[in-house]
Amino acid sequence: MPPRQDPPDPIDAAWQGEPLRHFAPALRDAARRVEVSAGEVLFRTGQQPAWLHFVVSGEAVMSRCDRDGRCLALQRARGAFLAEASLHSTQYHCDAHAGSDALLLSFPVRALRSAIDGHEPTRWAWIAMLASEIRRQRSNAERLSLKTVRERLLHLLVTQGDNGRLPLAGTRKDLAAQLGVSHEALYRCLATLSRDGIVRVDDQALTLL
Amino acid sequence: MPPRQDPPDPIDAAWQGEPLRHFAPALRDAARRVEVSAGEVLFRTGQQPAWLHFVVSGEAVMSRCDRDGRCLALQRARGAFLAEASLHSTQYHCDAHAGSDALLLSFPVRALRSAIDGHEPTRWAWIAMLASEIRRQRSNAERLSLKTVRERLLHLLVTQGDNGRLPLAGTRKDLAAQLGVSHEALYRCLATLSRDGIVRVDDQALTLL
DNA sequence: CGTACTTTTGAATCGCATCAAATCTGGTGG
DNA sequence: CCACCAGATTTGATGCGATTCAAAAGTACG
Repeated sequence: MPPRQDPPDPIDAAWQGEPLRHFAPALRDAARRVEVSAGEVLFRTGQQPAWLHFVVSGEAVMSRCDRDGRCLALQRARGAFLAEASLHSTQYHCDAHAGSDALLLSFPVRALRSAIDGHEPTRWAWIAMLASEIRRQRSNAERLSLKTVRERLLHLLVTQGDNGRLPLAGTRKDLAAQLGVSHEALYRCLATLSRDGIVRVDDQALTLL
Repeated sequence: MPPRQDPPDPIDAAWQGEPLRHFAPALRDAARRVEVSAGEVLFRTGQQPAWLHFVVSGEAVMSRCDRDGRCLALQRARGAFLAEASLHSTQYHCDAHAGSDALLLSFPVRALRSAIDGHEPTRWAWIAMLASEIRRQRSNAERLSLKTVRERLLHLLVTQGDNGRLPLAGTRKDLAAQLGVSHEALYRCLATLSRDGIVRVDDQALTLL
C-alpha cells in the first residue's frame, strides 16, 4: 500500500524557509496559527502592537489612507513578516488587512524580543530579514523613479526575476499597481513587448528573451 | 576671561545622536575618523565589506549604474549609516562615493557584529535603525507612486516635514532628484504653490501654509 | 572677470491617466 | 446546462502633466 499523500502543510514549509528556520524553539511554541478571510482587519493606526504576523499563504496588505479616501499600499506581504518595523513601536502607524484569505503565523512581540536578545540565530535572522527588506525597498524606489512603464517593467524583470523569468503572483492589474501605473498602460506595454519579441507573456510568468 | 569658544565637534555631536549614543564603548574605540573629498569612491560592487560608514557631515551616495551609463541613487546618507544592509553581506551589491566633501565615522564590521551580539543597547539601536530605514523607504515608495509633482512635494512636506516645515538640505535640483522629477518641473511647481499661497519658499526651508 | 552651476522661463513633444466600451473569464444560482 | 454577474483583459480616443531641449539670468568662487 503506497503511503498516504498528505498535502504538504504550508506552515511546516514556512518553518523550513527564511527567516523562520533560524527561530528559537521557544518561538515555535509561542507562535499562534491564525486564519483570516479576505478583507479582515489585522490592525489599525494607533493600536499597540502585541503580535507580529508572518504571512504563510495568501496576502496581507499594510496601507495608509489620506483624507480624500484614497489608499496606498505600503507593503504587500506574501511569505514574509507584515510590519516588521512595529516590533519596537508603541503603536502602529498604518492600517493592515488581509488582501485575500490568508494563513498567518503570529508571534507575541514580547517573546520575539526576548528571542532576539537571547538566541543568536534568531537575532541574526531578524537583522538579515530587515536588511533584505531595506534592499527590496531601495530597489522598489529605484524602479518607481523610472519614467516609463517599459523601463519599470524591465527593471522588475531584471531585479526580481529569476534569470529574466518572473512568475506572476496575482493578476496583471495587481502588477500594474505594484509598478505604479494604470492597468491599461501595463496591458499596452505587455502587448508591445510581446509583439516585438522582447518578453514572452504567458499565464504563469513573464520571461525576458 | 571667558572660556574659549571651541567650534562644536561634529563627531561629538554625532555620538550624542541616534543611533550612535547607544553604541558600546568598545565601538567608540574601534571607530575610525575618515575624511573624504567629493567624488571619492567609498566602495565598489563585488568588494567585501570591511567597514561600515556613518556619515557625520556631508553626503555619501550609494548608486547603481546600468550599462547605458545612467546611474540611479539608491541611498543618499546624511547623518546616517551608508549601506547598513551590507553588515552581513559577503560583498557589496552597489557602488558608493562621496557626494560632497564628507566626514565619516567608520566601524569595523567585525567589531560592530560582536557589539550587536554582546551589548544589548547597541543591538536594539541597530535594529531600530534598520526598522526606521524601512519606514523611510516605504514612505519614499509611497511618494514616488504619486503621479504629479505637486502631490509628491506635498506628501514630502507632510511626512518628512516638521509640522509642515522642511529644511532644504541641498539644492532644489537635489530635491527634484529625490522626488524623481525633472528640476524644471519642480521649479514650476514651487512657483505655482508659492504664488497660490500654499507653500512658503525661502532659502532655508519649505513651509506648508 | 571668467567659469561652472543653479535657477528660471518658454515651447514642443511624448507618454500616461482617464474615460469609454467591448470581450473574455470564472464562478454562482436557477 | 444556461443565464448571469463581477471582475479581469483588451482596444480606442482624448487631454493633461511631465520630459526634453533651449536659452537667459542669477550666483558662488577662484
